[in-house]
Amino acid sequence: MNDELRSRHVRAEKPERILARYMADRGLKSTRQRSLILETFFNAGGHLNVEELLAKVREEDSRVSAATVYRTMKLLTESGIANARNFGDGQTRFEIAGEHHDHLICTTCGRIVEFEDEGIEARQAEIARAHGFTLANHKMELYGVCSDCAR
Amino acid sequence: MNDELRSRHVRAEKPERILARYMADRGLKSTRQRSLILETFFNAGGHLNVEELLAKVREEDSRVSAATVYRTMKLLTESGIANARNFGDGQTRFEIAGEHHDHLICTTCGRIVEFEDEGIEARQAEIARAHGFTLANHKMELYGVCSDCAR
DNA sequence: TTCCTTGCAAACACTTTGCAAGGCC
DNA sequence: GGCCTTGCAAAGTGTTTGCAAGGAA
Repeated sequence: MNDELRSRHVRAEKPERILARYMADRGLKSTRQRSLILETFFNAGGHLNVEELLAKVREEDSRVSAATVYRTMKLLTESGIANARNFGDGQTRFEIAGEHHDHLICTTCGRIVEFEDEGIEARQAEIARAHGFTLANHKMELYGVCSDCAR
Repeated sequence: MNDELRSRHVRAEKPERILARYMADRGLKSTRQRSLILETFFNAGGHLNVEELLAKVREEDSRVSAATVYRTMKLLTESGIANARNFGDGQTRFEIAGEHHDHLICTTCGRIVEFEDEGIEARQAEIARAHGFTLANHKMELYGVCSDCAR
């Protein structure tokens, strides 16, 4: 038994390999920019919008354009490596697929706390089944005021 | 005991009255357009984006502008009569506040099924409390393929 | 009569796309 | 070398805002 089996969501392959195969399958190419964006995204642990991701990417290579970040994140989303999310602020944020978790968001300071609850996930699956749906994924966000802001 | 107590979420006042008081409190005025938009929104049962709402409003008064619909929905949201939601399609949808429910969305045909689950709601409250949050509201969306599309 | 509201069009913010130059295989 | 990818700038979304004319109180 290897280490990867310990995580709740087993990741069979490294993202670089998933992306490489995805691209190879359709004649797409691996480039410096794409690798840099992928690496930057993972190093940050996801949860970035394009503006933030672009800023970090430009610390390494200041000539990368926003269009390339948009195009690359679209690629990562299509290949199943990232998920696009959007909270209410009009910007798309990306998270690492397979590390899905739900969010508790402070409406005062904007702090985001991540959590997972197996009980809820199980119930979601039941609900979907009861309505004849084959569940693919879900989003859950709880909005409230955190303890710091409540003072 | 009156009829209103039968619904799970008690609505203390009619939306028109809430809006009237909200506007009166800050010197805003009741207009033909605002009343029409409010009425159209409720008749449709919420779940509309601006484009759809505008189309319905224009069936009654073709001279109403999109800007007015945006401004009015902002008013309804601020006054607590409506909630803004956004699913992944880049457009804001509005729902009737107090009729909150969660959604099951077919990723193939776009069908939206509403549901409510007390078990999940209770668990959400516990999770928020465990993290020191005072929960105000939540969003939950389950994405999958409905039985019709699965065929 | 006083402000608030409206419709229009221009402005906006985020994202996508067309194109010519550059780069991977 | 062929074709994909890039950066740039322009075009597209959905939404917001400034302004002069119109309307509620």
